[in-house]
Amino acid sequence: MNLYLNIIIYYFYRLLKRLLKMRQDKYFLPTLKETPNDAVITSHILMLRAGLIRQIGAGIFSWLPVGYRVLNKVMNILRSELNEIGGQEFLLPALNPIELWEATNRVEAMGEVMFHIKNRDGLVLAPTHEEIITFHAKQHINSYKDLPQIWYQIQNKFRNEPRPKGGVLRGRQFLMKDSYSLDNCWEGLDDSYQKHFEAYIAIFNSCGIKFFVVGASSGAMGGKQSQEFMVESEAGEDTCAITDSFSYSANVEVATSNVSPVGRIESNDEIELFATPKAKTINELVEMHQIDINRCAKSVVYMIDEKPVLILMRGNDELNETKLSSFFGTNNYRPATGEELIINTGANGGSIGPINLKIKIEVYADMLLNGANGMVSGANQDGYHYRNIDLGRDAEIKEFADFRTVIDGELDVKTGEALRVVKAIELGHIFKLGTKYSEALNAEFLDKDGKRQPIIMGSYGIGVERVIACYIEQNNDNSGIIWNKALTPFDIHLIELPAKNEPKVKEISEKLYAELESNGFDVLYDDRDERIGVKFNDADLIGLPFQIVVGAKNVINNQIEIKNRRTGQRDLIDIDNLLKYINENY
RNA sequence: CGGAGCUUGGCGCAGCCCGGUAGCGCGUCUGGUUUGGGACCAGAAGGCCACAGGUUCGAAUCCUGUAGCUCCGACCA
Repeated sequence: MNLYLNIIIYYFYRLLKRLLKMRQDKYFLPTLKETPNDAVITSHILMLRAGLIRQIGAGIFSWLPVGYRVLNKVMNILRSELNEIGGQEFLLPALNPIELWEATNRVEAMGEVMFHIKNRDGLVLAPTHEEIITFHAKQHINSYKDLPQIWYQIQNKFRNEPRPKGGVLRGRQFLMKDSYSLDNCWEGLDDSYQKHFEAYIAIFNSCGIKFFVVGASSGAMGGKQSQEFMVESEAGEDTCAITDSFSYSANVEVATSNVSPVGRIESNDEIELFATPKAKTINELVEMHQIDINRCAKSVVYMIDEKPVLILMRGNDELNETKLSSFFGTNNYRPATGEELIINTGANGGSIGPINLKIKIEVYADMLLNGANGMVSGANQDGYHYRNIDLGRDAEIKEFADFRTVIDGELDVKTGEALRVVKAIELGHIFKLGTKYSEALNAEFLDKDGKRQPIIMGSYGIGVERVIACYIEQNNDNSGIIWNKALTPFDIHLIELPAKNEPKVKEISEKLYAELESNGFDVLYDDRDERIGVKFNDADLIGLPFQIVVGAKNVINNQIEIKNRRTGQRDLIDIDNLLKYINENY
């Protein structure tokens, strides 16, 4: 009997303690009436104003209690979906021995991005965790029977970004959910990759974020396949080409569109030199000499691994450096300097072309120019151009490839839908790594035939803070944030209006607070001694799904008002119907 | 790393050009009046004007340097 009593007292005490906690009078929730001077983008402004975060330095943030509650919600969604695909959660150290990074050559590859510890040689702050994961795999994965594995963690990453921006969108310290798949065959990798693909879709859907997936350039990470989960936003740093139905979506780094090749014209006259003394740009050339812009080929000289290469493009097209980089398989590229132009071609910018080059440098051309004739291009002699060029006949083109950047309004190759070129925030990235790290660190297993094989790996990341920033970018109005059930820091904002002459207001508020909490709702109870304007504006700014307003006007009729933050709708209901109402409408 | 701007009580800003050791709004504290959409009255606390050096009788203000922050660009597994 005594025991039961103790248990009852214990739970009562626990509930009481909990009820004391989320009273706004003492809850640390500093809201700002004015827009902080440093914030530019909506999500950053609202996160500061609604008391989610505070900035410590460029790209360094503290998460305040309300913000941390949201962060925890996101992390729990991540955990739940990753556990669903068999993920096992780790916590790996941010402090890493540099040897591991030297083994994979990434000290150099990361360069300035990696933080180095100054007063302790040999330690760095990890910007990602492929090395550590591979280290553990090497230690303990010995047999094909140990595979597959999916290992993940949610942990702080450190990157010395040259330019942090957009608040939490690009930080120097940030939370990342990073997972890694370990497989004993390539089909296994495909499977692990697909599992992550589906988990990511489930995660972003659960969070209520509108997103799209693009194929991405695998860059210098040495992988096979890679996709990015993107959110359209003016604050984004990536540029993507998408159709409205998302039937097509790609990073402009790889995007293509339905543009007809330049093709051939009937007359096929001999190549002819002509003077163009004042035409320095394609537009001037077109204007001064009445040339069809589609018949102009512009030449761009790049130094690829310090070797000059001439790229021929349609006059009005723009070269895409990422396509260039992946075509040549190097990150070491740059436009040639003015001096290098003269040395290699014999002319200054504006008069360069594929024919009559001073030094025989390699010439590549965009696919659209394949087979074209009747073209105009620089003559590698200042102030002169050639006309009637037949690229097949007159120029030596080593290879035709896709080098151009797609333009807003062009059509999708497959569906013919119009492409929009939009800015986007990268929320997640999934990546088939292959064996780059397992080979470098000798993480091998014995296959069925007893042969040593490198583990086949994938890596998968989600920027946790970005999830919140993206959500807010998509869910706000002039008054503040609009939370959904999945991410909201509290379910209900219980607002007790000032009422000196009506003790029932306080009484009912307390009663509802206890009742809602004991029914499993997280309640933020605004028991502050503030004017209603302050309370309502703060509530809208913080943006919990429901505001329950307890005021003298209505409690005397045993009623309260409920405001739906998203729709703005207010309902007057009987106090006794509150739980029913919430359960039906939440 | 290139370009632009900023740094003055907790927050948002004025003062700087034309030197004379700081002011406004919000917030905070005390008392009072108010209370269904950021109240009002009275009083108060709080700043060596980013830092260092220089010019000057005297510097928030002029000059030089440094740092931090923001934006644009470059960069971004």
